Amino acid sequence: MGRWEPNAQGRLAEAALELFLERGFEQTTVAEIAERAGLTERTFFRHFSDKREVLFGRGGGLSTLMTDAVKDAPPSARPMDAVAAALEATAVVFDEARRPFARRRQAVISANPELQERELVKLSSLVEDMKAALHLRGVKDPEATFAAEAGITVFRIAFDRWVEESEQRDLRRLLRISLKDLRSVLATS
Amino acid sequence: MGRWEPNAQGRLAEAALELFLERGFEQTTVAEIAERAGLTERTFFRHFSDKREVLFGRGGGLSTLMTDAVKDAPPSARPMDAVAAALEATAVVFDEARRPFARRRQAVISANPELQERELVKLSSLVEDMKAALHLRGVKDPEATFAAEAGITVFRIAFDRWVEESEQRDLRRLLRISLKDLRSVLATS
DNA sequence: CCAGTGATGTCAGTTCCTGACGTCAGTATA
DNA sequence: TATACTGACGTCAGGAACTGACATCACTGG
Repeated sequence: MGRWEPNAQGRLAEAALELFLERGFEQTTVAEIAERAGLTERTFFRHFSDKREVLFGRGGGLSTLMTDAVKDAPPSARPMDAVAAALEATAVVFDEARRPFARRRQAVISANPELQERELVKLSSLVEDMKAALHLRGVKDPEATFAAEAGITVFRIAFDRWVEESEQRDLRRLLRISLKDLRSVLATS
Repeated sequence: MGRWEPNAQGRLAEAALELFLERGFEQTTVAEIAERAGLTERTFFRHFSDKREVLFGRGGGLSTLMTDAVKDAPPSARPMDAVAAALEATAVVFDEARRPFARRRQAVISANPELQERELVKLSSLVEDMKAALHLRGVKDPEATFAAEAGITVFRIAFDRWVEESEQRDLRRLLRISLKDLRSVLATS
């Protein structure tokens, strides 16, 4: 047995989510989160750069998933095809089992503007990563920029629907529908 | 002559922009901004909800401009045509004379993640307003959502280019090019 | 002339976040 | 085995962003 209980970061994240659901984000102090996790406030800030970040720490994997899919798309694929592949790749992670957790998390975020702010930043950095992946395929700007932007827009809207829908609905399905909707709105008659 | 110097809010905004350019956003305290404007820290927070907001206070007009244009678009206009009209409407405000100010402001924002965060929020609320304006035209979701999202994406990218371009280039022109580019990326072969 | 209003000032307090430093089990190395 | 090193955590002090409560006092309407 080590000197401390294992998985400090996970305990902090779990304690935070619980408290945010119980009394709200602003009504929860970092000291309280740390206390519930059996740690101190200072240690919290060693694991998370700020109070909001405790809800977003796991977000890094999504970027890898998407950029890998872009990289692995066949050379013949046009930019938006590669982006579509990236979207499909995310659907693997967000399966039905994941939904309850996603729902709890989104409930906290939608209840607080500061957290929505941080979510926008995360999505924006997904755009940057996707753009970079497209550049590696030889796609130039502004094509890469718009393809990446369009892709993340589709992801965001499909994901929102996936989280809130009461009926069970595959994320992959929602992604395809959303991409089709976006294309349709932008189609020149 | 009034009891106080007039235009406290404007003095605070100007003092803030100056100081942010001189030493950076983080290296500037609210107390320093207030002092340069001849006021106190407490008064700063009466005019701006937080330190970042001092750079974004003037953003409200843009929303009105866009939503009015959506409202006034001919009934025959399809959703994306109404959005295009909204984009054109913004170009009136950002003329060549406005560019130096916009450039100073963007310089401060691009140098600081916290400020970029706030800018994303402002753009996101523009999306919401545009979406609402489209709903008033009878456009349903998800069409309204995607049209609004696409419109703000185009605005953001065209605006960025307008700010950074060295050559003089009309914002209206850049908006049209960007919309065309987005359409082209999303076109089904 | 006088009560009311509103923009500002003053003061005290909470919370977020940071830097400096101490502690101590586990681990590597001589 | 002795000794130094490392890494995760704790302790303490403090800066800066905000907030609530209350005071001030030129101006304004009656």
